[in-house]
Order: sequence, then structure tokens, then C-alpha cells
Amino acid sequence: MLDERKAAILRAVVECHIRTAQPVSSAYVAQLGELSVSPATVRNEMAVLEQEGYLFQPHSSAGRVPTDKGYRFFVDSLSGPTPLGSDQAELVRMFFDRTHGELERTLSETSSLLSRLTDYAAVVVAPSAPDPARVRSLQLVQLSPHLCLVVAVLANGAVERRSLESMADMTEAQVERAAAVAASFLVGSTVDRTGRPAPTGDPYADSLAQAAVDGLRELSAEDNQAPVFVGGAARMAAAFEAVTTIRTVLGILEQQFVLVSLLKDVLDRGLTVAIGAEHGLVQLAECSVVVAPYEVDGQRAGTVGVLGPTRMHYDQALAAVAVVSKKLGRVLSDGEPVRPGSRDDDRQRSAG
Amino acid sequence: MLDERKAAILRAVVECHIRTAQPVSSAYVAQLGELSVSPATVRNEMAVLEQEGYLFQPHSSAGRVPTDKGYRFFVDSLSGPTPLGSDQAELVRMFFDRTHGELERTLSETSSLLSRLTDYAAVVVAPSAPDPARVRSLQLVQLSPHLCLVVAVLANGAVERRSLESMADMTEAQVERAAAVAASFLVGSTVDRTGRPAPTGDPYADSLAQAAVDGLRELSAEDNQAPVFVGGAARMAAAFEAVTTIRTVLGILEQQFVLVSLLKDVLDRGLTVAIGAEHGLVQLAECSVVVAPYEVDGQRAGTVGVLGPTRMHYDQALAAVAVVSKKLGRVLSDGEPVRPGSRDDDRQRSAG
DNA sequence: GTCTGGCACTCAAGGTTACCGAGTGCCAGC
DNA sequence: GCTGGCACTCGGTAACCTTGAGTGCCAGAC
Repeated sequence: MLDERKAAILRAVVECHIRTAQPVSSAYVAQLGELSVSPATVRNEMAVLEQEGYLFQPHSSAGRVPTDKGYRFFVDSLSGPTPLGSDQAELVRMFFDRTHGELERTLSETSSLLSRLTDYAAVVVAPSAPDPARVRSLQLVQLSPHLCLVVAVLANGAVERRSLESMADMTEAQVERAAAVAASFLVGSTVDRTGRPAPTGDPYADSLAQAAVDGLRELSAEDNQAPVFVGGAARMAAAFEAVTTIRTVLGILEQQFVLVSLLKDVLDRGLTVAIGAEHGLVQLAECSVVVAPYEVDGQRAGTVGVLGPTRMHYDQALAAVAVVSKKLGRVLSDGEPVRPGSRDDDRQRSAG
Repeated sequence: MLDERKAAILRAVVECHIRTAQPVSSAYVAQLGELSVSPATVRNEMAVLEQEGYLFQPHSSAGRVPTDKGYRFFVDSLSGPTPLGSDQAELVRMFFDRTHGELERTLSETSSLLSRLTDYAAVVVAPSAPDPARVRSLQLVQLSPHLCLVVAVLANGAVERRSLESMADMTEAQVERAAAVAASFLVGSTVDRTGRPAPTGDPYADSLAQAAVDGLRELSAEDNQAPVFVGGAARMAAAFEAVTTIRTVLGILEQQFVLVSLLKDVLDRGLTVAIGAEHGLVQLAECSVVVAPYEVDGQRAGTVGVLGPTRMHYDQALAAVAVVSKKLGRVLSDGEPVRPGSRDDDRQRSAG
């Protein structure tokens, strides 16, 4: 598609813009000396690159800035994985050497680590929840004329509880009847079972039973969404100049659901890097995402990712995400973080 | 200290500035009609208030802005706790009705709740950790000539693990000896025990044992720092205009340790509200903090707080923090979130 | 045909000036 | 002690100019 010279110019523009955040001039690229041509020649090539959509000129007397397409070319032409810097490898090693058993905390701290490594915001999605447990017992407890509590005990020992409120007064008998049908509907099944409990003949008791079943299902749906850990969100404030951009990006970072589906989306499309508008989120049009799944006991379990400006250091981000996802998976797999001498241990890499 | 008219003017200025973020003019205060005087009179009073340090004039042809001292007067003169707005009370009620047993998640979601209630960033400090458990066994496992692993099993079943690296090669015998003295030093005691294991006669083994003991202590120190949950950090980006302010504030919000000591500090000084420079953190000079401890089973356990700009809606923040801390303590105390009819239940308040 | 030096052109950024008006301080009179 | 009046201050905005980085294009060299 692009001849070697155009490619070199494009790479130079991207690299420079990543470093400086400024439009890149033809003079800069020429003076770089990599290809010995004059600025004028570079200008001509740049004009072509712009026509083909790789570059963009903020205004007619400015240098060029890469478009998403330009970044995409750059990322695709990255020559395999760059190794992590040695201090960064050291950080990773130290971190995983001292991980403790607590899952949530490990994940949360992993997100901080990844953020420190890359200087962007990092996202870690927890291993997907196991299938919902079966319901072992279900009770309705009346607390006041208008209020009662559904309490479900699950096979795995968890207790789900939810209050139900009603406009009309309820009688003890109604609550009992509702509890009976709701229990026979759910006990032995999982909380996410849909449908209606058997009718009792009393419409009020029926609606109560239904509310209990629905309430528990809602609750479990909320519980089951994989928790997300975001680290270094503040670094996004440093990555952008415009206040409004900072605001929208930070806003997104707090919407866990959006984040999860963003990462899932990117992975599902078989990508490792999503640049600017490539992922669907308009609010993150100025951002890129680098993701990698991690495997626990050989199974794809969760995702780690980095969110940064489109002009991010892709090579470093890719390296960090790769190493962290691999190590995290290993730590979560068998609890034994250090296996010196194993072929892909990054200690070797950083030493070599 | 301040006669009633000055106080009224000061209050008017604070209230207006909280709403508009703009300097407040004498004309505005006069036109408010609360005290029927002319702008000129208000001006004279304002000049006095400025001399006494309650107000500040950004420049000579601008209105007045409250100083920290002005806000302090305002907060101190707030007439008792304002009740929560009814939709907010509803939010709180719904939230605590459906809390589940998971501590970390409850705390994290509580911080989101508090942030939604106030529209500022919210901080929830977890109940302080129980005393460290005793060590039941301690082992040193050599993994390579330069590397070994300390593994300690605690009485509560937790396993602490930490890798130790050394420049010089170590022999099996040295590791054994070090393990022996380290174990006899720590087993039966708690990991935070300071001091030195008994000397073995081999300086290298001694230093290894010491490293093991120190490493575990460090680890436990890290583990024991109460986790903090920050919600709605992004809202701080909306609260300030200046990018640099946003950056510093967000930076602080990610330093959990700083946050914890900030809240602790404020509480220790017997305050509920710390305005601007009143807390020691220069980086947060443009922020105020509203805090409240919460009690679990009658014991002060943790803290909830709100961080906002000095021009925050103190009444709402105070109300939200008070209600949330009370409810949170109750939920964590006995797992029974709803006690209809109890005297201070906010359902009554919002209904009345 | 391709590259290059030269040159006119463009346009954002920064500085200067002028003006406006919100808001003050002060004073004289009620 | 309060108030209306008035001169004064000074930030903000707009208009204008200048500067210079960078481009596009062209004619000539290779």
C-alpha cells in the first residue's frame, strides 16, 4: 500500500507526534536524516499521505498530525513485541513476587501497577464469575405492614437479601403463601430462573411472590457483573489538555459497565489495540485502548487493558499489557508467582 | 464577634458564591432584600468584613469572595443538620435496603452513593483491621542460588509470602539456619514483632533471617493499612476549572495513604468540616472535607467523607455524610439493614 | 521523471491598544 | 448612620498588527 519512503515518513511523524504532541513539520522529518531527502520532497509525500487519509493538517500553515488510520498503520508495522524496560521489568517482578492471596486486592493493585508501568489509566476485569449457585432456602420476613424482606440462602453459603415494599397492607397469611410458592419456584434452581411461581389464588400474594423472585434475580444480575478495577485514572488528567476531554474520559472510567463492554468488544473483534474511533465509544474518540486477556488454569478468565490518548506509547503499552496479563494469569492460576528458570520468565529478558 | 447584619451579609455572600462561583457584588446582596439597606451600606460592611479577614477581593473592581475564615463562620453558623432532600433520602434507603454481605463491595458502592448524593468525590475508609494474627509456621524455601521465598502461615489461616533476593550465592545450610532462627523469633508472635532473631554465628545467614523477618513485617504493614474506597473522583473534574487543580486533586485522591491520614487528622482534631487550608494539605488548599466516623457494634470503626471545592454545599454534604455514616455503621453492625419504626430512621424524616 | 531551492502565501499565536462596564471607595447631604 | 452620586479601577473583550513556522507550488537541476 505505502512505499517504503512514505512508510518511513509516516512512522517518523507518528513517533514525533507521540513524543511532542505537536504537529510535525516536513523540516523535522528531513533533518532526521533517516532518508536523505529535502524538506520539499517530504512535503510532497506528506501531501499524498494526507490525501490517502494517514495524516491530517490542523490548518494550512501547520505541520501534520497522524489520523487514526495513520496510527493504525504505525501499530500494525511495529516490529514484534518490544521488551519491557529493565526498571519496569523490575517493578513487575517485585510486584508479582509479593502478591498475596486476596483476589480483589491483587486485581486492584495490578491495575495500579499497569498504570505505573505505562503512565496511562489501567483497567483490570476480574475473572468471570462462576455459574450462579443454587438456592437452598428462601424466606419472606414481614417487617411492617408495608415492608418485607426476601432472604435467600445459596448452595455456596452466600446470603442474598432484598427488601420489598408495597403500597397496600399485607397480611401474615399472604406473606406466608407468597413465600411458599416463591420458595418452591426457586429452591433447587438458580436465582436467575425466569418465569412465574405457581399461582396461589390470591392475586396480592402472587404479586408479592413475583416481586420476591424478580428482586432476587435483579440482585444476582448485579452481583454477577464482573467487577472492574481502574488504576491511575488521574494520569488521564495529565494526558490531555482540554478540561472537557478530561471530564468525559474520567466519567467513562467510572462507568464500570461501559468499560467492561468496551474491552470485551475490542477483544471480540480480535484486536489488541483499538485506536480512536475504532472502538465505538464517541466519548473516547481521543483515546486508544490496549487489551489482553489473561488465562487462569488454561481458561480465558478476565482482561487487562490500558487506556491512553491516541498518541500513546503503543510499544510500551503493548509490552506492559502482555507481561502483566501473563503474570497475572499465572499468579491466579496456582498461587505460585515465581518460577525461576521457566522459559518466558521476564527476569531472563531483563537480564539479557 | 460579628453583629447580625454583618453575619447576614457574609452568609449571603457565601451562599451566592457557592451557587455561582463568581465574586459577589454589594448590589446583589442589597437587592436580595433580606436586610433593607442600600448597596452603599453593604459595601461599607463588606469593607469591614474584608479587613477582618472574612472576605477577599480578587481585584479592586470586583465583588467579594469568601475566605476560608468566611466559610468557617458560615459552616459554624449553619442551623443544625438539614434533612436530606426526599429523592436523596430515597436513594439512601434503596441503597441500604439492598446491600449484600460483601464488605469490600458494600464499602466501594457506599462511596459511589455518597458521591452521587453530594456530587463531589467521596471517600470511605474500611473498618480498621483487627490485630495482626500470630504466626504459626515460617519457612524459607530456596529457589535459586540468589533467590529464596519466605512463607509464613498465620493463625487465622492467611498465608504471607515474600521473595528475598541476594547478591551473593547462598548455601542450603545457610538457608536452613536462617529459617530456624527466623522461625523461633516469629512463630507464636505476631508478624509485626520488631527486633533481631538470635545470631547463628554465620553473618550471611543472620542477614537472611533478618531480611525474612523484616520482609514479612513490611508486608503486614502494607496489608494492615485500612483500604480506602474513592467514589466519584471524576466529579472533581467538574468542580474545578483549572486543569492543574484538577490534576493535583485527582493525584491526591489516588494516594490512599494520604487520604486516610487526612481524614484521620481532621477527625482527631474534633472537626467535622475542614475548610481549605485548615487541613494541612497544601495541594488541597482549594478543597474542603466533610467527614464522619461510623460505628460498628458500638465501636468507632471507619470513616466516610466527602471532598469538594471550598465552595461546596456544606449543608447537603453534612447531611449526606451524617446519614450515610449512620446507616453504613448499622448495616455493618448486624447485617440487618432495615428497622422500620426505629426513632432515627430516615424514612420517617423524608416522609414527614 | 524525480528531487530541490526559492518564494509567495497562510494562518495561529502573541502583543498592543482601545473600550466597556461591573463594581468599588469615598463624600456630601439627608 | 444611611444613602445617592460620582470618580476611579481594572479585568475582559474585541480589533488590530506583527511575527514566524510551515506550507504549496514552480522552475530549474540532476
